[in-house]
Amino acid sequence: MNEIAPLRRVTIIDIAKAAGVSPSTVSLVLQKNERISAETRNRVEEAIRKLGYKYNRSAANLRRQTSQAIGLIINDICNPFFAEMTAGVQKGLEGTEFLVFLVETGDEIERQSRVYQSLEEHGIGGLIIFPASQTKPEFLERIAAGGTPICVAIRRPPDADVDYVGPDNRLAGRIATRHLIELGHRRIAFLGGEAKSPSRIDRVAGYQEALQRAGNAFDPALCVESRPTRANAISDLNKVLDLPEPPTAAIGYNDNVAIALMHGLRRRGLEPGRQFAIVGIDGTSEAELAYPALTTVALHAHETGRRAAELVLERIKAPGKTHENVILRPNLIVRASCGTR
Amino acid sequence: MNEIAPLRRVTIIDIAKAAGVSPSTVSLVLQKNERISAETRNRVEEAIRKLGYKYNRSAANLRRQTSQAIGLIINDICNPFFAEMTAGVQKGLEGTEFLVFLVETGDEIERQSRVYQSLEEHGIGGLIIFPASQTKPEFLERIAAGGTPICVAIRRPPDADVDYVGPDNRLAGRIATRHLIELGHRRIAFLGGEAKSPSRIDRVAGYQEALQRAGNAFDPALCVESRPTRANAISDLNKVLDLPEPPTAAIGYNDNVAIALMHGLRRRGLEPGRQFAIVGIDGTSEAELAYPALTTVALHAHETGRRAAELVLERIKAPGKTHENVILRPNLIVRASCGTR
DNA sequence: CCAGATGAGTAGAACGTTCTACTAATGATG
DNA sequence: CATCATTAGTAGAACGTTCTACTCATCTGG
Repeated sequence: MNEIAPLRRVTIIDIAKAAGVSPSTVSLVLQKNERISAETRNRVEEAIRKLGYKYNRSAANLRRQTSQAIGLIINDICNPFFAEMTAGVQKGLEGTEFLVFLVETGDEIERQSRVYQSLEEHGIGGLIIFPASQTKPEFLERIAAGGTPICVAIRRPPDADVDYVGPDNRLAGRIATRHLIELGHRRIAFLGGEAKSPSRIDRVAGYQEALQRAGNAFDPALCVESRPTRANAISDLNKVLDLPEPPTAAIGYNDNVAIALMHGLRRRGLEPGRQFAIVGIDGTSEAELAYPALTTVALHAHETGRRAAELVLERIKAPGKTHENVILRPNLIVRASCGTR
Repeated sequence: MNEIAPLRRVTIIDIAKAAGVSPSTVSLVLQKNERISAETRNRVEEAIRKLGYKYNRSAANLRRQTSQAIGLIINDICNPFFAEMTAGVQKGLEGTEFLVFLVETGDEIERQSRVYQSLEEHGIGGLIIFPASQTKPEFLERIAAGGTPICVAIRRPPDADVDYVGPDNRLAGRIATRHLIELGHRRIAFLGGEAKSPSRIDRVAGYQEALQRAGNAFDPALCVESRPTRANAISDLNKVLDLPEPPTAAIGYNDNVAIALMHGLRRRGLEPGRQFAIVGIDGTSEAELAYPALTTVALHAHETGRRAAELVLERIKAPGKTHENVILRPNLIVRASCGTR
């Protein structure tokens, strides 16, 4: 109640004095070392409570040459996929003493090195990174070589030897396509995403694969690339709808694109889910709010974050262990955007 | 290229040796102190580059009794409003050496004290907090009294004397209501949000105010409260639609509720934007993706974060300055959910 | 009764900075 | 030429922990 704010921070030494022991003993108590008798432990804990002691983790970190902070580098927190992944990271860290330093790159590589530098200065015990677009594998490997436990997420560096967790994009493409084929569609477009983006390459590969398996020819005219913005999605859609033989269904590169496609359809007087089928890829909760509710392939953003956190934690414990490669299996969430049958 | 990873971290002392100066001098160079001659400065900077020195901010923080980390306590990062606010905080911190420790409370008060404790242990130079539901003003005041620069966001503590930035909820309610009145609606519902939530109280007050100014009677039956979930929104809607004299328009407590209301309308065979008008409150980007695109009152989440960061930064510089109270003026974004006229 | 093992705790040097109070050298002033 | 400023840099004690290598007791077995 009426505690007086101490002028000087209360330290382990104050506790030691109050409890009549040495600072070393207090430290051992804090670490729950069992070498200390129950009696002394109680005395120390009593003093801790009484003096309102607060553990100074940065002093400990300095001494131990570690840090109980995890750096989390992502593209953009406003993107629901990354927001969910971030929540997953927090979940994976729950119950530990780790806290996350969140930084955004805006997918700019120079900004990425700046923020990484800043993380290093602040001191991090581990790093989870969604690498910005043109990130060189060496950048990631140098971090790992420098001794920082690192886990790369979502964007697989071509062959950097680091822990990784991400989705099976090819399978995601296949699942989306197969679903549409099973619904009876023959002309299926794949819209949005940049041609050079590895995840798009994989998704498109899966799309082609599913087409092929169904004995369905791949038509390059139905596969159009663009930066995944709303406006681009709509113009991509118009492109394929103006074809002599237009598609009856489309896969959006991601949920955002897919939702924009539904808007674009309506502008052309086509009702999504009735006259045209749309499926997205991502599976963030925004897909559920769309109208019609978006059928999508879930990439498990939350789980990705959770696993990434676990991998980093494991590597902090055992820096020498062999690198893990966690590929999350996507799965289809059927809602209303391909019709209800 | 072929740098050898140093076994021991390279410190200010190594630099001092390499440059033939004292550690103090190196420190002064790092701080850009002008007492050091250009010549020595160059020698030191040369050595820094050569040895690949990395500044250890936690050692500095320990010595200086500060921290260059800002704690950011929010409810849930997956909520687009908080995601945008978080991005705003990052924006406000840009160009400084501060990094943000992001933590979520899930709106649980015990979790809030746990994470705050953890932030304290890790060491923070300032705190931005969206207080969990039942937070007592004393909790916030105690933090401020403890010397931590704090800025409260969105949820105004009844009368805690701390920096604050948040929206004018009453005005938001008034704006939404006035818009509907101007469109000719007379029976307007206010749906969702918990009765005891201060922001709902204010929004409803604004709603009543606008009604009154228009000479329009307030009908308690049209104002229904519930936890702002999708399912609740829909059942709230059904409640008012089943009234003998049903409304022709509704204000959702927030965008999420409003979007759910549109789904609910369609289940009743009513087309939002044509047979019934909906307006939301929040103005996050998800409102734009909804169909029909949601007319909403923007509460400026990004700006809130940015201003909060600025306030904290200012208070770090001048701990004694008088507390600021920044109230952001909401504004209407007209889209399609109230019809296009 | 002694050697050694075990138990409970401590001294004190780190960790990498910063910062106050110094010093030594040079320059200006009367 | 003594005195005082100014300039450019330094010594060394902090900051709050941790952890290795001790020190005493007390216990155990032969």
